[in-house]
Amino acid sequence: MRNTVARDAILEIINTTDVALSQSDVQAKLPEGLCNRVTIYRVLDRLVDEHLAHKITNIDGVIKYANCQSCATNHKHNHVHFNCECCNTVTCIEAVEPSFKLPANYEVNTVNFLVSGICPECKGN
Amino acid sequence: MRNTVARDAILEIINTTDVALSQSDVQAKLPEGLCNRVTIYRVLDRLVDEHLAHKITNIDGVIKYANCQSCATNHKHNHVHFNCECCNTVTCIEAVEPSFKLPANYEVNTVNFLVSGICPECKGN
DNA sequence: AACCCTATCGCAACATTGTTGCAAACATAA
DNA sequence: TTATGTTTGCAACAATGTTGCGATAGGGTT
Ligand SMILES: [Mn+2]
Ligand SMILES: [Mn+2]
Ligand SMILES: [Zn+2]
Ligand SMILES: [Zn+2]
Repeated sequence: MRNTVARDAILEIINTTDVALSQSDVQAKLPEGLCNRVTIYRVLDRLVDEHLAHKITNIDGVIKYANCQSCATNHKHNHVHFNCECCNTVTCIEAVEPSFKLPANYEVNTVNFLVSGICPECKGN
Repeated sequence: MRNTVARDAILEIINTTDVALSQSDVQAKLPEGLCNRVTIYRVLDRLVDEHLAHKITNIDGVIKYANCQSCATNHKHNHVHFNCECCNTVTCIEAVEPSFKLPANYEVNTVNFLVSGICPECKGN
């Protein structure tokens, strides 16, 4: 895993943003022309492999990435993600891990729990 | 809401299939050339409006549709959907409604709870 | 500091999914 | 049968994501 200009810049963005970001969100935050569109996709995937970020599939099918808070031990992300239909952001709600019980013999690998609605900030206005 | 050849055929497919279907899944099941690709998208959306189907965003971002079981009263679909990474199907698990509690002031409109892993059939082999 | 190896990148091309505008076709009610 | 508004086909487009391959550059070694 090499430290490249693109990787450093993208990781910095992911770590200093409190909402989940798509490839195009990241591109918009990067200095114009810092790297190619494809590189952003590849770096984001790499960050997931390196356990520095996790993926969220939004309600509209667009994939977003957010930094990992405490994945040193287990790289699980069973918390809720909230999509605000007003400000169009996806937020990790780390505190909320939904409980559910599948019938026998289902092997669970990953969970994508997305709740869509209006966030407190948008509601306040 | 008119009864058209396309609508009838697509509704029949949705109602007689026990897994959720994407536009391309539906197209594969329709007689060749019964209707245009765009029509399938439009009919599926119409079926959702008519409360005859519900949408599921799969882990890969592709939108799938499944028939509604008992939405006469409230058109809620808070149950779990399971994506099998082996047989590549998405199944409604109507019996399982996860419980979760968001912080105050979040207004919830829709829920997309997707669990990905290996289904019992695929595990049995 | 120069060299090497290979991970990473840029580019161009492609695939898939989904959307839109508009004229033609069709379902249904009058 | 005719009128009306819904639905459809088509073509064009948009957005997101992927792939192959030659070029670039990170970082370890000498
Ligand atoms: Mn998260
Ligand atoms: Mn369902
Ligand atoms: Zn908001
Ligand atoms: Zn399976």
